[in-house]
Amino acid sequence: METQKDRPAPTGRGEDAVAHSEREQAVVALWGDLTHATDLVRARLAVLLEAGPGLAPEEVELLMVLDAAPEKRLRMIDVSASLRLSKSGVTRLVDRLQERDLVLRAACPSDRRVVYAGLTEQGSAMLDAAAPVFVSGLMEHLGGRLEETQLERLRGDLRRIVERDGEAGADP
Amino acid sequence: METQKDRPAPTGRGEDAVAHSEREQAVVALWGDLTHATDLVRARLAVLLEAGPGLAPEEVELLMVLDAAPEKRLRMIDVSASLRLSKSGVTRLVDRLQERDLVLRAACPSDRRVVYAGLTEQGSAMLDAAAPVFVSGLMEHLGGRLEETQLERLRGDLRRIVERDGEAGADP
DNA sequence: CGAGAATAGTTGCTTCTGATACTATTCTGA
DNA sequence: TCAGAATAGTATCAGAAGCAACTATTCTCG
Repeated sequence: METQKDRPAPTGRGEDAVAHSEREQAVVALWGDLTHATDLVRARLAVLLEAGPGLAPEEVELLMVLDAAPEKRLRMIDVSASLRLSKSGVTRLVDRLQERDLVLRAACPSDRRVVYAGLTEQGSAMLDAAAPVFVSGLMEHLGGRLEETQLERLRGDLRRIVERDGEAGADP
Repeated sequence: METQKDRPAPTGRGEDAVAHSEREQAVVALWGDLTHATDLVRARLAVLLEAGPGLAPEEVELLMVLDAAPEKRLRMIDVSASLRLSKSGVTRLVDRLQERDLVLRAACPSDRRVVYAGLTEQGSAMLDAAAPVFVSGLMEHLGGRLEETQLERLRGDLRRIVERDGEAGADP
């Protein structure tokens, strides 16, 4: 349980070699909390989704983005952007779900470079089973004790962090 | 450059047809923002640390927790808890840095099951070089535009998420 | 038009991770 | 005391990720 990475005990001497100003210390601590929370929630989701629908979180997220897309399908490259996964990562993620007939690949007539990843009937059914687990897992472990206002505030702060940075290619 | 007749229009991250109540939608969106922010900052840190000190973020974090520890050393199992990495993950992380003489292993006299991971001179020097990069990277990409109060609020909210969940074994 | 840049996807390769199994200690309590 | 549970660490193995290289297509503009 979080041995000590907090509080290097600022007893006068500031030669910590690591955290300098108070603000810097706070930001480092914030980073720790951010990753800790994310890791923890993701781990909880993984367990729930594995036990129930037998899917990994990213797999459910793929089904979710496809389901939300215009014609229940997205170009591979857009999946890549949505899930923030490299192009090759998407190729293999889709491979895996395609083998289970949850997702299909389809050619794009107007641009033959493009491959669509689309939701199958079974994928849709699987999503119906998985989404409640996913959502209730989030309610349980993430949204649980947060007030409505805290929640919105938190979102706002996080979006600010994201938006201040432009873009970056995961796979140039 | 627009011959768009067939541009599926990249979806940001669809959470629709899946999330039910408004609160649930908000929580799912929060999860998206949380992972997005974390992914983005981690990627930025990775680039900076790779370019400069030639270390990965977890490697710097290892050096940091060791530096902050009582005698600049920690039991492997405590490293595991601090970095939230599996036991085997820690074994190999320490292996890697030990090969570069940044970290050493030491036996514990009073409990022969225990192995300490400790900071070497070189590890300490490396940390002196890496910590500023790490910290300024965080200031730049994470703490940048956050007000002091926002920052503390954010930390509080994140800690609340973490603390409401008891324990979990990363490696049973 | 047509050469070269840009875009979309896949594949090969390397690296890192967790789960599991195994060894070696230490602790527990009948 | 001593058998069995618990704890610490490592080794092996399979899974998943990213990068770089490659193919195929489309776009740009000279």
